[in-house]
Amino acid sequence: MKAPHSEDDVAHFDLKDFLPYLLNISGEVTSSGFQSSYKNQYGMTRTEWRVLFHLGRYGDMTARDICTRARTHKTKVSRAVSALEKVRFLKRQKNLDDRRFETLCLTPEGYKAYKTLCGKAGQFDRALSANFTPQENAILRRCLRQLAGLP
Amino acid sequence: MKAPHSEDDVAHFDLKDFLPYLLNISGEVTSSGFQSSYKNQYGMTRTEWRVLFHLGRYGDMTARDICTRARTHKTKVSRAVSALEKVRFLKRQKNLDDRRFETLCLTPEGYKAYKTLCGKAGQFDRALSANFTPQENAILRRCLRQLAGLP
DNA sequence: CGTTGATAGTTACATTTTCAACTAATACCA
DNA sequence: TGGTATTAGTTGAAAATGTAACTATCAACG
Repeated sequence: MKAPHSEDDVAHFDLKDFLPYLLNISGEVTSSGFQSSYKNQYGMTRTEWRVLFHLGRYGDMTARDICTRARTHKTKVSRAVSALEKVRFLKRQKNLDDRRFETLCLTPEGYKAYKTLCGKAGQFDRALSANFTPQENAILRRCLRQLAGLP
Repeated sequence: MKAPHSEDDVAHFDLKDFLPYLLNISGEVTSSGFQSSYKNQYGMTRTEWRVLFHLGRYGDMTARDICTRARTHKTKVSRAVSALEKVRFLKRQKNLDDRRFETLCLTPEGYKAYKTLCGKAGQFDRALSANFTPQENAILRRCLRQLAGLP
């Protein structure tokens, strides 16, 4: 017979080793650091940034594709797409075979913004990675991808 | 002379290796998984959960201490404290030497909730950690703490 | 066909978070 | 002492997010 929570858990649990907590804080700290790049210059939100980078890096795709690849809810993506469309960073193109889909493609201005931010992102990531050895960097990223359920 | 963004960045940058992105997604995925524990049973938000766990694990402290330790903005903490006070999970105690401070302490009910959630958190973290070797787990946590700016 | 069910995406509403301005108390320092 | 700057914490309005219900389109199957 086991108690619903053992005293051991209370004695041994430590917040500073709890993965969801650590991931959230480190994610928040690093993302806020990078955020100024796109927020100040383009007034973009984090989700808009994600959509822009998916299209810039991986080419045209539907909103649903972005949802799946970025593990992001469709309402967030839907609003980000509308916002990016309003500032003419992307265009929608209805699929004629199946008109539920619309393919999203960056405009030249959208792609230009992507390129600019790409440089900043690369710089930012190199600075973060400089804290760790190549082996640590590899393990870190592999673990994170697995936790996120990414390929 | 260097261009503001080199073509190399555009060619080589990959979203799925970008740390802020990976941290955010993995943080969101794992936290959403654990969230049901405290949300369903106690109707707590993520920030309220954090405050509860700081007090439960590390003992009485001020809101400012929680802000510093959890790298969380004071307005978030302030509102979480009010909410936890309303359901009588904690009490405030004005410091008489410096009356700007108030020390926060869990009530017996608050501590009971902490103990219950502690068990679930321990279980949840063990399940996540089971995906990795002890060495990977150690490296992962050390890297995350450093990125988060935690001791 | 026509009904049922699934899927892509949007919208309305509630909750949360952010940002800036605010109060109250203390520290600093001439 | 008195004025200015800091610090702890709160609050209101705006922005972002989450949840659920919605439209529109297509698929499957009688």
